[in-house]
Amino acid sequence: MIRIDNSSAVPIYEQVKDGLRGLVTRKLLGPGDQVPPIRGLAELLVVNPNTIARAYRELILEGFLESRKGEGAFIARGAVSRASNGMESIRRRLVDHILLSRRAGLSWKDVQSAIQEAKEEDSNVEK
Amino acid sequence: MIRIDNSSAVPIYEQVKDGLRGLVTRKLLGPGDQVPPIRGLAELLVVNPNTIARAYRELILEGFLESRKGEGAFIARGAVSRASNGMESIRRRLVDHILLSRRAGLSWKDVQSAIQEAKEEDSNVEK
Amino acid sequence: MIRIDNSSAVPIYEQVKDGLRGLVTRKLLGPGDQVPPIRGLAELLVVNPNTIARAYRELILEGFLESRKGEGAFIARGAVSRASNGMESIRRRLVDHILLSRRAGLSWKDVQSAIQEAKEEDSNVEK
Amino acid sequence: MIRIDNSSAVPIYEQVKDGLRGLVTRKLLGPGDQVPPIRGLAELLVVNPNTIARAYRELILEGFLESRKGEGAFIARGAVSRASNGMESIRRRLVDHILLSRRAGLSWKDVQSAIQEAKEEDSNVEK
DNA sequence: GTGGTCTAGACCACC
DNA sequence: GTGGTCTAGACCACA
Repeated sequence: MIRIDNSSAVPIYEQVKDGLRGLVTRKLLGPGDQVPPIRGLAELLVVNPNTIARAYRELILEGFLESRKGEGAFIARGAVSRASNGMESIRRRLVDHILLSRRAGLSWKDVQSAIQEAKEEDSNVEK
Repeated sequence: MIRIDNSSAVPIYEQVKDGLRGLVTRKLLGPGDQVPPIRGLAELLVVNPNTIARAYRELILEGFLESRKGEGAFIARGAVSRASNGMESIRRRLVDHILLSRRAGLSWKDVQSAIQEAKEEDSNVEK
Repeated sequence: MIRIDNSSAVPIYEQVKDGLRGLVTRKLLGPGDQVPPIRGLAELLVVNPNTIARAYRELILEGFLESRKGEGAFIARGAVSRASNGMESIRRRLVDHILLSRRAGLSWKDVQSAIQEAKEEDSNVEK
Repeated sequence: MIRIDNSSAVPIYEQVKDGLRGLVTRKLLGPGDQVPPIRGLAELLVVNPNTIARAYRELILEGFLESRKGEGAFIARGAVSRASNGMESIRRRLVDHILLSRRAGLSWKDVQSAIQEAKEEDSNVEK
């Protein structure tokens, strides 16, 4: 459900947070649904459990997740709106990345070609 | 000629490297041309000389620059093709970032709006 | 395991790089093995941590080491062949130095006596 | 008559000094003979005149060369014995280089093969 | 705890 | 003047 890019500059715990938010905005998960246990998800994504724990911790602080002792973690009631707030920060990160690439000499044509390439690769992975 | 974003997650020395590569791809600098002295560029960009020295050092290891002790640093012969290779990897990094954002739930419309926003901010900084 | 000559013209960070490569060619370290933490090795060799960090950084750029943030640095998969390539370039450097000495008028007899002297000093330092 | 290796770790001015000493030990030049003017030699070896000037200056301080105003520089009377003293420092430099290579993991077998290779290349260039 | 970045400032070598 | 190395010490990110 969530894919991790180890070689990305974006920290893994952020990718995990983004991934969970994505599942909610894409309606694959909703308020009240249980998210995988830390250890299970860590095993699934082949990352350190501490990394998952950090992602969950921050999502809980943010009010996106709720943890119930002894039961696990669940999507919180206000998660849908909070997820779209999260989307905004993801968008902003992309804007910054584009600006940096520009500063490094990338032309707008290159930027457009990058989007085209991403679209093609994206549809390839579609299920 | 080179702009630095101190608050970026991308290290300053990488921004300097990208900036120099950009000057070559934009034909503002070519093989044999001398690049600014370390201390001068450091003063210009208001960063520590060590940081510039590191950028130059890595560009030398990469074969993009050549340095002659006591004379200065110069764009190497093979720099043009290396620079375009570098551009390609910057483009590729952007593709990956877009895919990551998509997986996190960002819509293509959001991606387009991000580009639009970047374009606006980019022209603001232009002098 | 690694010996450093502070008074040598060869920079310390190069000696550290050579030393690590040597440990691999001598099979004392292999792919996947963890190398000492930067600060630990710095203390051991009585040099500044930055100097060790630079050696590690360049070995990473070279593909000889891999680092995982918060975990440590490890010998990379392709390290063995890269190490022997490195040995080859060290050997080549020695050939060039000998030729240089010859051009400067050193006789082959002098060259042999130099090796003899090196052998003696080498065994003196051995523990 | 003198060959320069730009990529060597040995500074160019030292190579020039060594080269001149070599010409004397090989009896191609003797006391009273004039050495080339700084500018001419610099042009011949394609190096900065300052570099040649430094080599000559140090050889004069050492008593190996003598300069006569308006005439040029000449091999000094005591040059032959001083040249062999110089040979000793060249030999010592070689010993140090071998020790460093050893420390970097080079085996004695590799050292011997390096000498063999140097011998072959040396005879190729012989006139 | 790990590695990574940056600053500040000193010292050396070469031209 | 140029680049190159090293130290000292601070701060951040990640596990």
